[in-house]
Amino acid sequence: MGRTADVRRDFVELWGSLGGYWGIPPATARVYAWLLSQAEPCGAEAIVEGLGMSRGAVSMAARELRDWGLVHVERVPGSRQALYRAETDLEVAIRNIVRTRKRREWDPLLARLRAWIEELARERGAEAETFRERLGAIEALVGMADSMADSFLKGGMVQKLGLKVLVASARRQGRRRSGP
Amino acid sequence: MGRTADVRRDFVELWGSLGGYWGIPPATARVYAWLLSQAEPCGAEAIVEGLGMSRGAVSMAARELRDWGLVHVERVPGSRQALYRAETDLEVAIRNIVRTRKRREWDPLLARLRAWIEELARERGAEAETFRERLGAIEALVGMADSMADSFLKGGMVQKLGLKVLVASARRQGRRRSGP
DNA sequence: TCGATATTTCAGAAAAGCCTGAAAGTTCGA
DNA sequence: TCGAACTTTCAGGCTTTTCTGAAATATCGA
Repeated sequence: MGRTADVRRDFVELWGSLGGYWGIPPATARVYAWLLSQAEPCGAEAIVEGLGMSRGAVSMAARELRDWGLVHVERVPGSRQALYRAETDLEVAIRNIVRTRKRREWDPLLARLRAWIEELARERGAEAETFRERLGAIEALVGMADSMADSFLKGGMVQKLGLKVLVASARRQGRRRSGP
Repeated sequence: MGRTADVRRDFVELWGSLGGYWGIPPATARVYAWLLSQAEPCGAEAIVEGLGMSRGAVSMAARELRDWGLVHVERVPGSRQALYRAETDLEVAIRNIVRTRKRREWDPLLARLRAWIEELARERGAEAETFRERLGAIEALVGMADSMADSFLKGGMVQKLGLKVLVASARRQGRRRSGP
């Protein structure tokens, strides 16, 4: 049991620091890692104690994770308490992350790129021409990423990438290793 | 000419703020955007004036961009000056970004995930079991991303994704739009 | 090797972003 | 509707990250 707690602590810490690479605040990533390590849904109080953070931070982290679709809130009948449960279907989790990032990053970028290209097309001179060509290449790339994301969000990409197969196979492997 | 400068300013600003989503400091992203907007390689002094940042910041941004393989430094014979040129082949740029992120993020994560899974496999109890299964699913996913990245780094992915075709087509489109 | 011209480094300032904690808001049973 | 239990909000403090500017270092021609 001590080892499980050790692994949990290390996992929470690493996951939290990795969040930085993905624009996710440390506390938010830590809460997600913590929930992933729990077999049962947890109340806010358990998270506060387990991670040593404030009540407010837990609430904000939970809200953000809900926005990302990575955590579900369950309300217990006969109580005012909310229980938080991590989304463990990674296919769903990734789909939600892709959707959110697409909306936050690519969609606005794409719109502005197109406007700028139009504007530069009206200019004369080698400088404007070169600049416009480069923006055009970026636009094409982002546009491609955008349609790949669309395709993935529709579920068409999953089979191509073999995601389901791999994840399922990992689950089997894990079960086998653990023994009876 | 005024419009070109306007577009440049807006592009630099947006690119700089978008950098945050990718773990790239604003000043670094701004320098890259600036260089993309210039037809010719630029000296440090031009960047300092164009972006209104300090000499030291330009030097640090240039170093980081070089690490990412996004900027090349050219030394002019008969002078001590360094000229900075943006990598405009997006295939190369993305390859470099993927390689760097893989090394910084996935490789360490994968190693630790495997160690944790081993450790949890020795534990008994439903809690450890569930936790281990979830880590196993994450490991499978990261492992898949890792091998996709490897495949992309070897160049095999480019055709599959049609990247080259799309980028080239965008260039043609851009040229057509601009007229003679 | 020297001096002139550039670049790089880095300690400290500035900015940005995150978390805390208390107050306000919400929900539920009675 | 009321009070208790719980959650959410947000201004302010704090940590982390980023930028500045001057000193140190490097490079080139002579």
